[in-house]
Amino acid sequence: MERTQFTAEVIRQIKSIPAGYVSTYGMIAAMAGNPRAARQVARVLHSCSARDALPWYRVINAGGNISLPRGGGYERQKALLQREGIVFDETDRVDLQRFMWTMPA
DNA sequence: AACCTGACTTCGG
DNA sequence: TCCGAAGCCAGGT
Repeated sequence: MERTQFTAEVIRQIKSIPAGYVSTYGMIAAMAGNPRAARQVARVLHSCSARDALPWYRVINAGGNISLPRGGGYERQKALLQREGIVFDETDRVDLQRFMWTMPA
């Protein structure tokens, strides 16, 4: 697998998300240098999460929701996040204002 | 090299 | 606030 500088940076960013926080595909893409490549982040996630021991479950979409389908990993991801203290509201959404991780100054 | 695809995002109705 | 359509990009085929 070839890893572009972008991909390598995406991996680094994902690894930097601390427990108890989440980030979005778009945010990671932006931090990796390409705000438009959110979809690539998803690709990196499902292809390198195991190999690079990435905390894949800390990545959700811009709407504060888990992007995996019910029965297709959704429950697992939600459980992992709740285990770290992330709170889901009645519509299974996460309060990004409160849990989204942002690079420290 | 061209075409297809997706764990996304954004905008308009 | 919710739904659909269009845009965007790197990788895989």
